[in-house]
Amino acid sequence: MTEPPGRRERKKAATRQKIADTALRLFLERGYDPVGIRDVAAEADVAVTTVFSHFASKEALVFERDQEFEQCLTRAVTDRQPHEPLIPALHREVRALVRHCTAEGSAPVRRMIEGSPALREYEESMSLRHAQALAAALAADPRLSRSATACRATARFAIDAYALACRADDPGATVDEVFRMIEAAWAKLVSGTVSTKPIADMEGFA
Amino acid sequence: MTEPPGRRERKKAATRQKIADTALRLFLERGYDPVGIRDVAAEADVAVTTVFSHFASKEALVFERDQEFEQCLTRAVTDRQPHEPLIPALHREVRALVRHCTAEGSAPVRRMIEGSPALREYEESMSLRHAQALAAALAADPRLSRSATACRATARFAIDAYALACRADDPGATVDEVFRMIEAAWAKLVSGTVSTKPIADMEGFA
DNA sequence: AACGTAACCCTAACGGTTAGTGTTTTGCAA
DNA sequence: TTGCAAAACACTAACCGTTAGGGTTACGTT
Repeated sequence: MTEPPGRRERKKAATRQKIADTALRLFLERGYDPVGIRDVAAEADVAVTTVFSHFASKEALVFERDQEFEQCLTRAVTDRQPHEPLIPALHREVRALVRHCTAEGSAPVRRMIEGSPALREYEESMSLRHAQALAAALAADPRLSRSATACRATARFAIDAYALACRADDPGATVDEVFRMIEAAWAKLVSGTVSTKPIADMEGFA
Repeated sequence: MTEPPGRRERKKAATRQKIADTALRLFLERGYDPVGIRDVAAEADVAVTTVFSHFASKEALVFERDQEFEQCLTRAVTDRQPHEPLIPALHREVRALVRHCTAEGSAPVRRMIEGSPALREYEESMSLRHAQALAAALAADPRLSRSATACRATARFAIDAYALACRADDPGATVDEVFRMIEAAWAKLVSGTVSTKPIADMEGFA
């Protein structure tokens, strides 16, 4: 899966990584705003246009693992055990993602993000995409019979839990507390008032 | 409250309004991206720097009523009847705000927002601020005894309800459905299990 | 070996945003 | 009324992220 399929793609990946590493290093050394794209390109020894062929924007240089994050989240739903209820699986994955984000080495990066309005804004818009992807995964799961609205709301709530926990004093406790709320919200709609599909529901029969 | 307190402030407000009106008109006529700040300034007969002295960014020209929105939200919490429960009051206000946003004349504006990534991103970052203001209002209410985490989560959930409903096919039904979930989530924590700080300590939330 | 193309480079520009500086208008008091 | 400080505004020039245009190199394939 992560094997070298060819020199060209390996070189491309190497260039991308070099740019990302260089950018993060410069950002942490001198701050996000003071470092320009032209600085990053020069230090990584590539052209400015090359930077933008690998990353959609300056902010994207900081959130390099964006897609990975989204995949973790959706896979936690689609790849869970056949009869495992949704919320605990989601809870576990979000807890893991929060731990990863609040780990030892991540502190300076978080501080940098919180210190830059542009980065905070970008992170918010990423959250929206993640919530949409998660909502799609929920809506596509045949084991769940909730309305599209319930899926979208739950997806957003889960992302909220992640965002709140990343900034909280006690990330672990925050995730747990918010997911207790999400559990209640999700359970609320289990037996009716769903004006659409009346299909069976495996929830709680694990 | 909205009376003329002086000529200077009236003129300033007039300039601001003229800029906002001109901008919105041009955006709707020719589209958001094709119209530049220099176009807006020229058409409103002011200097570019004047535009930016009234509005923090090009996107802010579209969301002129930002602060009003936030005040409506927080006031729905702080100014509700002495013994009225929180969630119904919040529910009612969000429903009203959604109606306002999905009203007849607002359709072209919404279409414009959805059509521009920059505007969507900006709207998301506004949501973050609104959620923080609402969370602060919840945490400051002596009638509620929930943890800071519960307040922050509930605030985000309410904003989620608004955002989802604005884009939904049936805005009214969406608000009601999501608030049924929020009610359950809020009730869940009513009688204890608050392992951390009781009420105070909202530092860092302007 | 030869070809198509992906990755890369360079230059120049566009558009949002800001700094610096100067001018007019307004509110307030002497 | 007059004088003055501050606010509001104007103008120029620039900064910086981002993209278009047009070329060059190096890889994969045949």
